[in-house]
Amino acid sequence: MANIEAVAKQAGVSVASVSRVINGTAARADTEERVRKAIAELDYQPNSAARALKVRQSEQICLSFDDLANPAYIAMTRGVGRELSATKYRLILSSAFSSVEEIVKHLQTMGRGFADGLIISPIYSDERITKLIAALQMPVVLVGTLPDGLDVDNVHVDSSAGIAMAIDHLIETGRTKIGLINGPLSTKPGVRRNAAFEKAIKAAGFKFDKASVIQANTFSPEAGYFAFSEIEDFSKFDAFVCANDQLAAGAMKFASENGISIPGDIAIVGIDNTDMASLLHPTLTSVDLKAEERGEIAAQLMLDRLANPDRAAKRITVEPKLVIRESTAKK
Amino acid sequence: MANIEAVAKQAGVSVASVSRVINGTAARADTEERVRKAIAELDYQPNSAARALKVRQSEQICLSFDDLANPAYIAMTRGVGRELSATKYRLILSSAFSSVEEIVKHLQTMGRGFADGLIISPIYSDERITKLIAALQMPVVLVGTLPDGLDVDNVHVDSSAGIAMAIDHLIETGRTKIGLINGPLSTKPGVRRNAAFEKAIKAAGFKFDKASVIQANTFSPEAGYFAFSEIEDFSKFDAFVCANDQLAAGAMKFASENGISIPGDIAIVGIDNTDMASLLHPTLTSVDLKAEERGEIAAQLMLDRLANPDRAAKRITVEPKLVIRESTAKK
DNA sequence: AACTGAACTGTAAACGATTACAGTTCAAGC
DNA sequence: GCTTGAACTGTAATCGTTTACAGTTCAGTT
Repeated sequence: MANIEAVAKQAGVSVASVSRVINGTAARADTEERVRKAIAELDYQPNSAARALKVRQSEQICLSFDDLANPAYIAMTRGVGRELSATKYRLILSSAFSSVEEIVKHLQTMGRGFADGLIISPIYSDERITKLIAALQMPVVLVGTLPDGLDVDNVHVDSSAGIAMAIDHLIETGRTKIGLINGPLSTKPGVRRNAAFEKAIKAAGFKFDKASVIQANTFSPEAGYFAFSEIEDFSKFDAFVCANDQLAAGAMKFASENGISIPGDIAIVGIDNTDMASLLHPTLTSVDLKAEERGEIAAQLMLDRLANPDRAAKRITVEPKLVIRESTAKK
Repeated sequence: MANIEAVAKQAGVSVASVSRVINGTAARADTEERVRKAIAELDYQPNSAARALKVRQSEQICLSFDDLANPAYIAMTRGVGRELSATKYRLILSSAFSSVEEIVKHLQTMGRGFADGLIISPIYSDERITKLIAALQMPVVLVGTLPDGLDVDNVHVDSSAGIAMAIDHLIETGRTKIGLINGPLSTKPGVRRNAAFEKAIKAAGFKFDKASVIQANTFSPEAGYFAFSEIEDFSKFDAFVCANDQLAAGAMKFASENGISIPGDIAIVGIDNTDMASLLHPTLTSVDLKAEERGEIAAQLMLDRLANPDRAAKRITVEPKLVIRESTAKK
């Protein structure tokens, strides 16, 4: 592999001139031409590591989240990827963290300088994670709820408002016995959805009954199916909000297999408005939490921050949107 | 940020000793202890770029494909990610290539040495891409059909066999008028599926009619929906193979909206066996092309090749599997 | 105690770029 | 032609590691 010295020799100039041509600093026309010719002849590509070492920039941005099986994170990745693709930055993906320890280990390696910035969407809430993020000597954009005491750029969606929209919509369409199929309480979204549900139910003038919340142990369709299968008496409910579309899809599958009509007997609202929502039968009403948009915004914040390291941290809130489909039609 | 020299000073040893402790070369117990203590005290993390420059390894593997919206590639990414997560290698994701030019540009940057290997699954078939891959001075694993003249590690699924399985199954269940909803012919999978379909139809003793193939212009649900909406006379068909589950889902949606019974009037087979297949209504029979497994194998091949650079290129073929569900039940 | 070889350690030269600084070239104005 | 300052160029130091090589330490033999 040719290095800058070989190019310099080939072009009959110094390495400094080659570097300057590459980096767009002023050079005489004939110098530039000779350098470009030499680069082409030798098929030269500047070495990333050497450049990174010298200028202390890797031109890489790391995106970290916990679950590559969750369509919402995929959508986020798409948003980040699209935004980054027009820039010099490469995208490093870190995911499939199965435990807090793994995340901690990953965060500790950030000090090696292989990334210029970190976009992270932590699903687990843990003091150690917060501390490590706070100590990081690099730009961080956090997607999700900002933990107390962390002052980094943040993109956040008001999922409580989303759940409230869902519940208001259910009530408007005549539902009165609304349940929640929630994801695991060991996760931040799980905890938040519980709280938001209770609040929204009360705000609508209903009384909140703990028994109306069913905990699934993952955010998967299987968990949704299982959650529905555990319900003994469906007459206690006429609607469910599900913590994501996957859970909703699983629940709907159980319903269709067991003669429970949707929306006839039970209305269903999903969350995330994934591609699947409009393909299910009946099509699924879902709260769009704008994962892809949040990914785009996160990447923009990161690029902005890299260009402007001293600005104050920004918090951007994205508004959820209820997309009404067949699964919540009036009885 | 502390560097190795600071650690050496703190520990009262030379930088060489620090390096040796980090890299596990022999050191006296007390030396090792002092170095570890100093590392902990200074919160030292070795600089990736400096190491990469010296040892000529980035500890990064690049995964490239064209469409982050396609669940099959997501599954592949999951497979690669899982396999890599236990190693020292980081995963770089390059995707959302909208044109051959973009891929070419991307491949040209590979010479910079930011990745130790490339796992690539090109959807477009183009001479330039093949040439650039062949010229690459690094391990390459190609996922998909290996172009002529390229001698790199390869993971490949016999999708023709998959389509044949689908057609045999349809015939066994009494279908005789089978169509294909294909993806764009500008892509490799599109071309291959056409050929495989024609071959399988003939092999089954039917005569092949060009009119039975409908070209969609993307692999999306919308395209599947549109393809079905363009069919003038559904009585000409009693079954469709769709080039992926997304197309199938879109087609089924059109069917359900227009009183076409599946599987009553038309049987449907998807391809890829994505998560969605078991959630649709009716559940979708689909040919599992084992995208996640192919990703895993690709990563294994890469790791193996990095450990053993001189071995001959391997070709691994994965067998597709037909997963039968409701959408192809007998009339 | 001296010898020996193994085991460890330190010095210094790389790796391939960028860039401060000093030196050179060049065009314009007299 | 000389001066001048701007524009360009080259030399060499530097980024933070790894590692060859030479030097040192040390335990075990004699």
